[in-house]
Amino acid sequence: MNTLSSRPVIVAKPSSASHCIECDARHRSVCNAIGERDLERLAAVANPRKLERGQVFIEEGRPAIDFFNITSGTVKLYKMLPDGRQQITGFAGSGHFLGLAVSETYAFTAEAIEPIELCRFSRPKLRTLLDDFPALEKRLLETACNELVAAQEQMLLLGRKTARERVASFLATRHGESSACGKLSDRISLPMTRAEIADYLGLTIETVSRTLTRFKSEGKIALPSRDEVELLDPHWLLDVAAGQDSHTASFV
Amino acid sequence: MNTLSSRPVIVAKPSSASHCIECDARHRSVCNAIGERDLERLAAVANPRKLERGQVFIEEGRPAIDFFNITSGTVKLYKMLPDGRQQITGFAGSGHFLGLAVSETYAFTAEAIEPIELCRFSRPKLRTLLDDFPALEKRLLETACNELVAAQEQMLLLGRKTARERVASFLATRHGESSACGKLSDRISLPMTRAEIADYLGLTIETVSRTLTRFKSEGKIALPSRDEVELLDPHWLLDVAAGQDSHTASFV
DNA sequence: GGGTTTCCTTGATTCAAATCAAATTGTCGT
DNA sequence: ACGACAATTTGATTTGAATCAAGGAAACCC
Repeated sequence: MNTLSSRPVIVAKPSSASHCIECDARHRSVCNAIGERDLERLAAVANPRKLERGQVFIEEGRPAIDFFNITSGTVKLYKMLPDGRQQITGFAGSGHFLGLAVSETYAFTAEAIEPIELCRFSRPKLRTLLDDFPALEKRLLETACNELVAAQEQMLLLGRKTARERVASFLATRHGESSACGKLSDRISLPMTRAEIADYLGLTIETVSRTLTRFKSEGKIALPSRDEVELLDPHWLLDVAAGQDSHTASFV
Repeated sequence: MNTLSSRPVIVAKPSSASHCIECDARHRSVCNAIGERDLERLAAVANPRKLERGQVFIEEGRPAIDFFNITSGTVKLYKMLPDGRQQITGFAGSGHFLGLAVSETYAFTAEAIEPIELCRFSRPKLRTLLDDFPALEKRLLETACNELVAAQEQMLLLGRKTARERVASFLATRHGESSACGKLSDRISLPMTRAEIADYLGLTIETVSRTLTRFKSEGKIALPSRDEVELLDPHWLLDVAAGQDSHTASFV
């Protein structure tokens, strides 16, 4: 739980016009609201960095002074209760924009779950950028709406789905997202640990593990390695995720 | 579960410049982004209506063609699973803006839980309005961010809090919101049924009822009527809501 | 104003997932 | 290749909330 201040981060190559042009994340990020001609302006205020697993760059309750755009790797966003109970509210990958807050303080903590790269924007500089590129603000509103829809879906999961349905939903969503990003494979990667999956789904490590094992023994998935899952029956998984299981273990 | 089409709604007084000026909800709604001089323009595209308890005006999965602004009363927003399990993702009161969606279809259902008044905006008309009043778009982004923060808080509740903590959080939040709206009383009103509270907190009716009874027998609240709660110890309630209960029933 | 319906409360019992407790596997540094 | 540690799986037991099952209290409607 080391913050930026407690451990110096490795700063990537100094700000240059090229890093925005070459940025892997640009095509799926809000940055694509800015035309190629103006990328220099974006690059001038973007502050690229690299972080390792475990590094915290947004901390719940701290003053919200910076905004971030993940350009590679995955981070987890979470909230905690004083006794240590944790709820991961989402995972954010390449292209994701973070830190948007009306309030003066961050509402959640953000931590790298694998080595990542990100761009930092200071509040006043982003403000200027938003004023100069109204399209950027529209894109931000769009992404906020999409996140709201995802949050509602997650509330349904946390409030009303069984452990089985939660794990199926998780796999199905991961599958959907990765295939939206081009990969048409039925093999999905899980950069997060079982503990992180559990904290995301409102379950315990044991329940997540048992449920995956169960899916495997039912022949619905394969677990070739710790961080990979192969979906042997994606359609069945979608049904379970939607709460339409032909009852826990059907008698076919 | 009657939709707008299935039962005709009572249309309020015809669109006139005055209804926006006199609107109770204006000071807390996104509409306050529009100056008093331009209210006529707003009134021209706003379509006021009255709805009764139980009427659905946004339905999950249906084409997202309209936007709504609640001007009086309370609505519930929910998602459902095919077998009838329901998760209420939020309650929206006067001033709340609804229906914002990037997608072509609504992601949730909205239903009046008491007689309400609202303003309807068609998608193209709202688009024009947004283009003419950039401040409106900024306000929408702000409210979306606030809702995102609330959604994350609710995920923490649904994923990690006990029944006791959930009910305490619900009462504490209601109290906080009503006092933000002026009322400094420790008496809060609950326009929703126990079933709706349960569907909001991811619990059953029985658990909500038992928990409230328990708080009452512990001397922390009073239940003067079915839809009113008096907080006798607001500070204690906040502690329980935050997960810092001095253990379920302390031995004082 | 009496009967019906709906909502709420209370009690007994069950159950899904949590907790407690090892055993196993995988990873990393040396 | 070898320990040491961390992550995961698996098993036994407990438990908080769900479910099942009545009662009671408002609100609603002829």
